[in-house]
This record gives sequence, structure tokens and C-alpha cells, in this order.
Amino acid sequence: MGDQVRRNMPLFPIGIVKQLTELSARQIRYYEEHKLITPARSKGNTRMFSFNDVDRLLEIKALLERGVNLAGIREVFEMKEKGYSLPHSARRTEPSEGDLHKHLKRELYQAGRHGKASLIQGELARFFH
DNA sequence: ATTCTGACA
DNA sequence: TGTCAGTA
Repeated sequence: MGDQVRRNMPLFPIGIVKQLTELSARQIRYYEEHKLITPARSKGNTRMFSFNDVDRLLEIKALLERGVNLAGIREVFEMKEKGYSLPHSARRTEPSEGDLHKHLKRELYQAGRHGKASLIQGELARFFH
């Protein structure tokens, strides 16, 4: 049994995840609604989270504290997937923090250009300029 | 006891 | 986001 499969094995219910992440059940379910996480379901329809799901929630929490909204977090994840699920030939290295930061800055610029809401919340957007 | 979905004095 | 309701 590889580590990957182990990390993706649905192991704990939301109650445990709450303690592991310091997030409320409300928040965890909310993030699922917005497709930031897709925990497995038990026979009784209970959400079952894997270690990866927990790590993912911790990343969400960290980005949220930096002022990145759900749409922005979704893009950060999408970007990570691209650099991870690319064909071996074109597969590059894991996107660095700098790459993610640059990506967010670019989004901020384009959002402004279109007069749309930024992916970064209020004053915190300052820290990304 | 725990989780789930839906809803909002 | 919190929280209460009515279930499973």
C-alpha cells in the first residue's frame, strides 16, 4: 500500500476534522459546497475525510487568513493540479509559493481592469501589491 | 451521541 | 458564519 493511497483513504468524520483544523463544521461543509474539497461519503451519507482532505482544509484556512476568497483559493488549487496532473513529458516542478503569489497578483490586475471584485478581500489586497 | 440538509428572530 | 430544526 503506497503512501498516496494511504493519504487519500477516507478515515475520519467531520467531528475529528473540526479539532484537527480549528474550523467549524459549518465552514467545512460550506467549503465543500463551493467545491474546494470533496470528502468521501460513508454508507450513511456521513462525510469521511482523508489526510489529504485535512491538509487541503488547512491550506484553505491559511489562504483565507491571507485574505484570499474562495474563488481565489479555487484558482490556486487549479493551478497546483495543472502542474501536478500534466503528462510526464510536459510535467514541470511543483509551483512555488512565488508562482502562486504572482498568479494572484495577475488576477488582481485583471479583476481591476474589468471592474470586478478582487479575489483578495479588502485592505488585505494591499499585501499582494 | 453525531452528522446531515435546509433555513434565517 | 452561527445556530436551530427534524432526521437518519
